[in-house]
Amino acid sequence: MNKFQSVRGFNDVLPPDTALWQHLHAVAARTFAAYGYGEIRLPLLEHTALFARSIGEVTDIVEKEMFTFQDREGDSLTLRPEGTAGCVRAGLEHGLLHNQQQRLWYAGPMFRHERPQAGRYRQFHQLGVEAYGMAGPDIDIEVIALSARLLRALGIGAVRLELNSLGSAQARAAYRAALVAFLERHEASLDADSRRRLHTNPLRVLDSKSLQTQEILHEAPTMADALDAESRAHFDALQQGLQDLGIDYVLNARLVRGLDYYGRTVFEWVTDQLGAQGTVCAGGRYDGLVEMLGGAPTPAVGWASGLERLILLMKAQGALAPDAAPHAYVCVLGEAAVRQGRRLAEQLRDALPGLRLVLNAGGGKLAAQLRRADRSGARLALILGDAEVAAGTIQVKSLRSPETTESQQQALPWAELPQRLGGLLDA
RNA sequence: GUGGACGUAGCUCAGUUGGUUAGAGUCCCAGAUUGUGAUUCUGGUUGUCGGGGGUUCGAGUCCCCUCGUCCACCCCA
Repeated sequence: MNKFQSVRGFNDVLPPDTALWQHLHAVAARTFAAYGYGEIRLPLLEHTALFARSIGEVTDIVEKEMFTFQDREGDSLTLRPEGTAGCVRAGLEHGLLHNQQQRLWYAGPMFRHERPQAGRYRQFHQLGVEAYGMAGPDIDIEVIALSARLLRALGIGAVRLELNSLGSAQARAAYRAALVAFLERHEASLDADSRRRLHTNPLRVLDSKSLQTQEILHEAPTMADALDAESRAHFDALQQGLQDLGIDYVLNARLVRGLDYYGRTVFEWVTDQLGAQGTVCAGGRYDGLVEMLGGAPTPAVGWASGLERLILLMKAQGALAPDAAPHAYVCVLGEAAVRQGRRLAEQLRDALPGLRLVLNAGGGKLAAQLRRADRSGARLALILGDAEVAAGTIQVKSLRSPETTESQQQALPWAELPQRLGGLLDA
């Protein structure tokens, strides 16, 4: 075993998988562009107070999951546990949110000190969108439609959209009080976690997994009944819009987000193919956050998606990345062929942008080189020996089929190589 | 943070109530094949048995600690 190992929960991504990650990023960038969202790149490190203020002082993330440390000047800094806080901070800092609309997206690593599990790591990656300055339900519909299109473009199925409205801040406060009053009457029968949350984050009791607690909750006041008229209308219009677009959803009155800044619309894309970590994309409206961080009151909606979970789902559902195997593999035999092959390979790469060409290195007999060529996934082997160098030709041999014989091999003058290989690029 | 399962070759795994020098398959390398990939055959490389400590004449095997992975809780994307 290695003397050194990676930090717990911080993972490497290796070549077969990196192709899938690149595919994911490419599809996402295309999808965001299709809705006019611009990419924003944000630092990984922020002042600790930003997260404490925006996510909520008493949330689990802030209380026990952040990578927080003091820098050399004694400032308390934190590796970002999510993207929204930094996005709002940057928007305010650069005047992006000053009385205007913005459509932004970001992608990158986030950090939370949780116990690792499949689909949950200490460094994980999210991509997300944030839309600012639009108060109506049409932008909620847009970001959800965008998420639906992204999942579809990635070939991901078997996910369901769950939807809820948390209402206005006032309505939520009133509901919260009613819920606490109800739960206190049943406090003795609640599970231990729910009793603790009753006084810290009572809305989270709603999605407790304790059967007994769920039993009690049947009688509890519901958020839907507590919705204020304006939020009700907003929520109705949102549902109408989703129906117009043919986006299926299920209402989930128990859906509560773990970050304090959400209000009104909240939603999650959920799968049951990833065990306990089934949320693949989640978000909602956070109209109060910009003001809380010192800006003018600014409506905002957004969501974030966990890339590791998307990758896991894509693999589980047999999604394939575009073929990244080389088009051709150059076998070289002898000193003169090695030198000539090197020159030819560079010339071909000049002539054919997009060509994936591997040049054999480290020697080996022809049989060994052909075996490497075959394992590389290349479609053609280009064989160059002293005889070919003298004649100014190269042997072109088809790979990837055991019954191929020498008859499917031809000598080609060097000058005709670009044309021959060019045919592979189109296919 | 809590509870549980598991860590033996690059990969998948076997290894008896504790007993010689730790195995198989695969992969990789070489040869049979004079310059042509599959299959087959032959030979070869690969391990601090996750790490540390203890019990014992003797530990991959038993005990303790520790690190890691996975599952559930918790949390969340």
